[in-house]
Amino acid sequence: MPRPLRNSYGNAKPPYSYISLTAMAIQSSARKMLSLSEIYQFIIDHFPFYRENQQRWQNSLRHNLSFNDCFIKIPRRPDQPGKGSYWSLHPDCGAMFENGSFLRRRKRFKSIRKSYGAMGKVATTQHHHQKSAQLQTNLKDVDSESKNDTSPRHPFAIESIIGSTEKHLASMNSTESFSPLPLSNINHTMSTPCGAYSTSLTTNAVNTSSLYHQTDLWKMPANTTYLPPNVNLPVQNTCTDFLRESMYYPQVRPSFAPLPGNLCRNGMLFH
DNA sequence: AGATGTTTACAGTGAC
DNA sequence: GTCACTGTAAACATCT
Repeated sequence: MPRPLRNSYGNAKPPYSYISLTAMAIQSSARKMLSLSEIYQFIIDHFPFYRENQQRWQNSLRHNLSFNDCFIKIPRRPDQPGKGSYWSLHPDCGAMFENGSFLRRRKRFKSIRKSYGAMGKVATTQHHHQKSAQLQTNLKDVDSESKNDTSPRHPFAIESIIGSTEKHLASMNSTESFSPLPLSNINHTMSTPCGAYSTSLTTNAVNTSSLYHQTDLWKMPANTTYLPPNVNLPVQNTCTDFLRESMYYPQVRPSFAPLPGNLCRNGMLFH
């Protein structure tokens, strides 16, 4: 039986960014993906601060979901009616945070495919300038990090976040008290939250089709070959009893359709 | 209509 | 001072 998340913030604003809060919510779910309203509910349930001014922070949260590549959108299946899509975490977004602290990210996560796609666009806004600069950094980082990256790739478990933050705040001599859950390090293999996305990342097709966005998969050539959907990526992860039972593979079964035979109205694939 | 998602803009903050 | 990240607001489009 999962233990409820404990926190000691009361009505004070938690020291977590919306990205961290959203990642916590997603990671705490059994299928590693949540609808927008479920993300809202998780935050409200666990952090009383966010029971106020909901319109304000929910707008910010939606902005973060759309703007940050670490979040990926998964369309609903036709037999799962409801508003909006599901949101999950990009499989490669684990190394975003500095020294495991979730108070501030080390750098903005940028998906490789989107990055390549963005190269052809003219940067006109401040964000675009930032993205272009980040792109150059990321493109340089891709190779070195893939060769020499020993950091956990999925650090978004709640207790991982809170535990890391506890260390961070302790180092800052914070007077805020934490009640972190006990940590236990477990090495295991974890598949990615979004099979469709991760699988596409692991196919040779991506190497030659890096410009394709998730929602553009239907544009891939009909002879594109895909690896089986349950491609497991070896990662180290830290989890507790709270998440252990849900730490493994999501029940999302991706389906790939080289031809647009099962497109949603918005051009996304059913899974 | 209301919820959801995208985009632009800008100010604040911390690290370097 | 610059850069990167974050939070907020707002306009707009799309979907249920």
